[in-house]
Amino acid sequence: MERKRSRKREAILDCLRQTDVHPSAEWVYRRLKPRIPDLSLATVYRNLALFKQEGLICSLGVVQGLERFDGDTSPHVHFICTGCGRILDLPGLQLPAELGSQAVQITGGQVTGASLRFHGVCRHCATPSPAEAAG
Amino acid sequence: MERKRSRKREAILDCLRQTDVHPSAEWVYRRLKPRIPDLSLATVYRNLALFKQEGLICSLGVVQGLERFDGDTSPHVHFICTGCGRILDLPGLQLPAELGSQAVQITGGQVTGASLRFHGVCRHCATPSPAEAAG
DNA sequence: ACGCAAATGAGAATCATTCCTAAAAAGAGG
DNA sequence: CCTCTTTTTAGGAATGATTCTCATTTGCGT
Repeated sequence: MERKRSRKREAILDCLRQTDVHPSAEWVYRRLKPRIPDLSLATVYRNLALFKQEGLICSLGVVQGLERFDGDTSPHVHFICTGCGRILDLPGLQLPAELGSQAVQITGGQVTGASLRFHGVCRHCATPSPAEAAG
Repeated sequence: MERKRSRKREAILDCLRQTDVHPSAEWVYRRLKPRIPDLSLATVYRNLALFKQEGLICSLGVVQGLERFDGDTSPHVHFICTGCGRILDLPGLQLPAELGSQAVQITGGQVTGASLRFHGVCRHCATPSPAEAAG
């Protein structure tokens, strides 16, 4: 059961690590397709699932119907725009460690991670575009 | 565009408010079906979407392929078991208010809500069942 | 009771994701 | 470079949760 390093597999991981848009599988596929014409969407899905399982990336859950991924596995807070679905990093914000230990006590099980996210309308969606303002 | 109060619609909302399992649409359907034999799954989906939009309930996102809902809209923290998909409330835990105001500053947009969730393995899944232990 | 707007049932349609399988590529060894 | 074995992939079919459609029913003001 050794892992092989295929060109496509590495391209998918690199793609995720080189962007900050927290993309969906489809986004990764569309970005790589021009450079790798015989790439299959199934391969993207397959490898994203694999990376997630290995902890190389993490899933941010389903936003507007599409599962979104993050190549940055360090703990950080996200902001999710309910208008356009953009996901922004909120670096610098830190979750108090005591919350985690309290969670452990309450559940009596094992806590493996936490996720804090804010929802709202991003700058881009809050500002009406010229076209909309004119309409 | 008036809202009417149908028996089924109210049953769906009551169902959500009377349970703490943070159910999926299917779960609500199966629970109500015996009492309301001509209930349609589409009606459950339709009304859940409506309640969510009106702020009467909130969505906890997709867990193991199913969207999960919460009839308790007061802000509270959740624990999600990666084993069985159970969602538990962690009452008492409070998110520092300063985090929210920091988020507003960073994004420059409007923040309408926050969600904090812990992931892990619940007591039930952490303890092997007799059957599994014997196998 | 009457009439209209809103709500529903049942099944079809949608669409992201997963599965299947024959073919291609990667690595080990000579 | 060639062969052998194992892993990976393409691509299209299958899956399954959710949404849509539209004919029918229900709720409610008059």
